[in-house]
Amino acid sequence: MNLNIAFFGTSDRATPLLEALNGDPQLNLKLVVTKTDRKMGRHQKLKPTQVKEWAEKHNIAKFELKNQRDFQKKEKALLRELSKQRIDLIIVADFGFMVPETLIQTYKGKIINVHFSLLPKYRGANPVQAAIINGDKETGITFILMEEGLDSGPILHQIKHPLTKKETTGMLYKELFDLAAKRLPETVKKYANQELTPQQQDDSKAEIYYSPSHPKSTYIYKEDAKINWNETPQQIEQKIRAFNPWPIAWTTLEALEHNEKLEDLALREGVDASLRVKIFSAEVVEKEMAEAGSKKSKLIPKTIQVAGKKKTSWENFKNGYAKK
RNA sequence: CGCGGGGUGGAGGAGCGGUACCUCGUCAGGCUCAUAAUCUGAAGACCCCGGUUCGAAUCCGGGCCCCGCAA
Repeated sequence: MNLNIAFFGTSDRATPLLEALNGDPQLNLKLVVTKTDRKMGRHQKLKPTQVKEWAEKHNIAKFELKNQRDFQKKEKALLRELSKQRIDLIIVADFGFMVPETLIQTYKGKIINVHFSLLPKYRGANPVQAAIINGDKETGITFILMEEGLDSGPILHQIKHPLTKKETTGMLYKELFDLAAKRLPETVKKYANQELTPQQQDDSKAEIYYSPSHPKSTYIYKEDAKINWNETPQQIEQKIRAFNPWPIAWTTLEALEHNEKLEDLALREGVDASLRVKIFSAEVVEKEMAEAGSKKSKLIPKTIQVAGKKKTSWENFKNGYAKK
């Protein structure tokens, strides 16, 4: 058996998958489809995605897309390229684009989507974040066949992964990508040998986590990372982990002052209370209340960063900013 | 050259033309059965190079580094 494979992906964490595909003697990675270079970073420099860099380094043909509209426009060209390369199977992982209909239909049953949740739970673009935000005990990976609906295709293989309630999105993505890379080649080959029977998803159990700021979208937005102090310390802490490494949960200095959810803090005079503060990590602590013997949970930040300053610990931050 | 903020003792911050201050830490000593508690004392700093000035951490020019927005 010898299969020609195309990989659709944009995530910088996708290299383990590329390595796994490329390293299997029965699989020929022939084409990589990814995003065009983007203006990135502090000086708006044009930078290629890591998927593209990897493809160039390994001398594998690449096909670049600027945005969704560009994808529609180039769909025919891509179809030609796919047939020219005699692609048997397409692997899609953390792609960031909706695959156009014609392509899905043309390659029906030949597109495998690597999705980072236990489908039908958390369909959409933010499955990893959603599992952390909801404080789930486990999540995982699902290999599905792509069809028109949003992550709704039949399941080929599913792998569970326990959660420790400590992981950030960045850490969990890495773990899941590594896990996916380990299982991807054999899953692909088994499917090609018809050893796997696709199982329909139970649509009645489907869950989708929508962006609070954009209720029709499953992407994460910067606004979502603004801390809502009406939530419980646990919820806030889960979001802090979910929004790391991007966009990073944030609030303002004035929101920290005399905040019920935190230990009491008064800012020293002269500091600009409107400055933004990023909270990279925090923990929830149960505190005995003075009387009554009741307990109340408090959020204790651990690593924070005031706009324009360096990342620092909560203790150091208090030494500099709190009134004594 | 996308917009903006900043580099002050070991850490985090004030000061923004004229004796360098605060919180934490460190060291010595006191008080303690004892201490991460408390008291007294001490060491230790203005990123680099030029310029303006009687005088610069503070103003100007250049360099290196860090960060927020934006993606």
